[in-house]
Amino acid sequence: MSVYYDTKQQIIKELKTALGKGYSPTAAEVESPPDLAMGDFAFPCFTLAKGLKKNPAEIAVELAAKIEPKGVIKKVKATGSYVNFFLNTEIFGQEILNNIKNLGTGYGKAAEENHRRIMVEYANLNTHKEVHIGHLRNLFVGQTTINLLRAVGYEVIPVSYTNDLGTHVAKCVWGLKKFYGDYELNEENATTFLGKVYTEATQAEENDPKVKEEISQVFHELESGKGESVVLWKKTRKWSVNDLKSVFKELGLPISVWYFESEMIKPARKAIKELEKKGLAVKSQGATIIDLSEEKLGAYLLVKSDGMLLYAAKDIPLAFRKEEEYHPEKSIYVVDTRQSLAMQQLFATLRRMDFKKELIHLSYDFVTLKEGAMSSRKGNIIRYETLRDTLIDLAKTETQKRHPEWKEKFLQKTARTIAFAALRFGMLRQDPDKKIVFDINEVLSFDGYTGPYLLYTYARIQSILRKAGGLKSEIKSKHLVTPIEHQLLFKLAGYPEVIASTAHDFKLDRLAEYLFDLAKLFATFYHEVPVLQDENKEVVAARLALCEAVGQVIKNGLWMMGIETIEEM
RNA sequence: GCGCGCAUAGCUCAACGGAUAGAGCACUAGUCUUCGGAACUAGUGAUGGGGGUUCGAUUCCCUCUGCGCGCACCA
Repeated sequence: MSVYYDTKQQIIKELKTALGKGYSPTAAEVESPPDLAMGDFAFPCFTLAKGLKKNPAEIAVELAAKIEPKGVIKKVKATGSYVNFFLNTEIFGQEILNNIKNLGTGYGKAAEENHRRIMVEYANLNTHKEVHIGHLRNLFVGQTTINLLRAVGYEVIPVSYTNDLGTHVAKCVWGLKKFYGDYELNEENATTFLGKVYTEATQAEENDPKVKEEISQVFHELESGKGESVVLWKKTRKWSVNDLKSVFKELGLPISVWYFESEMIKPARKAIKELEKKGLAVKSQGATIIDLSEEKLGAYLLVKSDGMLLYAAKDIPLAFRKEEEYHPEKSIYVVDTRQSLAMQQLFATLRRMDFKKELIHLSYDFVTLKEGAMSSRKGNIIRYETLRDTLIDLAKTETQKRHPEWKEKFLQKTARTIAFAALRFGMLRQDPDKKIVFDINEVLSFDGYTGPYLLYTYARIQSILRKAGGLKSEIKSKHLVTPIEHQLLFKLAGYPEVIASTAHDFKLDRLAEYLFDLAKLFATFYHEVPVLQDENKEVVAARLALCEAVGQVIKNGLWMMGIETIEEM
């Protein structure tokens, strides 16, 4: 599978032999010491000590004495209560560098597909509203999750469920009819305009209770598909969907299937009728609910007392439609944590309807501002396009300082890549379970733990490779003898395991952290060990091979996060 | 009120129950006849309070305090 994995297995095997039948160590027990000077792998003896009622330090000494170093294991040493294993850098390094070179962009991915199909629903945006930075987290988390699942061998079907017919749309259409004439409607900047109308309508509704009824009227018309509101809806919906699609395209989001909320109205009505027949759905205070108090999930509201369907009602037929069309083994919903209760209610309802497939709510916390939560109702959102353009401008200024001779087109392209790297890395470097307090200054900083830093590391590596001229790299790990080279080799070997574990628990920040650590190590190497200056050509060739490998892994890892690398910046 | 989550350095974040609690930003002092300074080296500086479980707790349990989110007609 990988050098890292194989070596770990070998250590487990040696431990087993030394321990006899009494104890069988697991892969999780073989850990990394805090400092590589202590060893490359460590086995703690505490659990063992408990069973044997002996001092763990004594056990460590005895165990270390029993294991003969051979092959990739160079030395075994007891330190405190740990048995530490030192690897033969030459053998280990040779294997890892060959591995990376042979696999290239495939390094870190599973060798073959496991033929298991997963559906990932994400990018569930609203039409008639603007894309803001909060949505970006959903898009990036979803995209990275899809890439990771594919990397470990799943067949992934990415789907976007677009909300093109909810209360927000009714509000917008009401506002259009009330405040604007046909002549004012324009496809140009449609989303910005529609977003503005939505905010105006919301404010009107708050000031006048009569407006609420009128909006409800519009919603009725839209749901039934008849009346003049429908014409207006169809027209603006098309503009809005086009705008969404162009944003998704710009971000390179993988989406194989599009579902729309408007398609789910009829099936939802049908499903509710059946639920009522079975006694699962009941009337309560004029609304239709599913009583989930047995599961301690309260009341799941499907239909409002004015007869209009709620978002939740349409999720039910959607689940069945996905099953019918794609029969995935499991379904992942990438949805904001604030909807946790609603997701649990949906899952509980589906289970009551004998829906058997595994359902997972991949939740992430939301993006907020220092002043408080963003909301398009309040109109205090930071739009995606605004942030993007600010970032590109900054990246352009910075790049121009360094390369005044570059042509405009190339400059622009480079600046875009840097800007998107900053944006994506900024959103993905944090544990998805934690709220992001968005700070524009932090995102605009290209120093330290950022996307541009990683791009910079990559560009530097490419620069060295270019300067090497005719000198070709050659994998000869016997020339990679300094401690920092050893650390780099070991770090490179750990990459496949990072991919595998991240694809398993979706703690996406671990991938970002790994890449940054790798880049930091490379920076140390860069300053301590001159690559091209060494007199021995073989040493230079070996170091070039190490540079290539680091570049490859950075490229592969960033690709997972949707970040492109560049040769110069 | 009930439920879920969070609390680590001045700020933003790390740490499968394990060895000396790590980074980035900011600040201070350095590195430079530079394989690209969007860099590197070093310094200052932290686990909200109180109990408990454990050989060992930032991590698990209880409790207090503070904050966020959700809890019937928004999504």
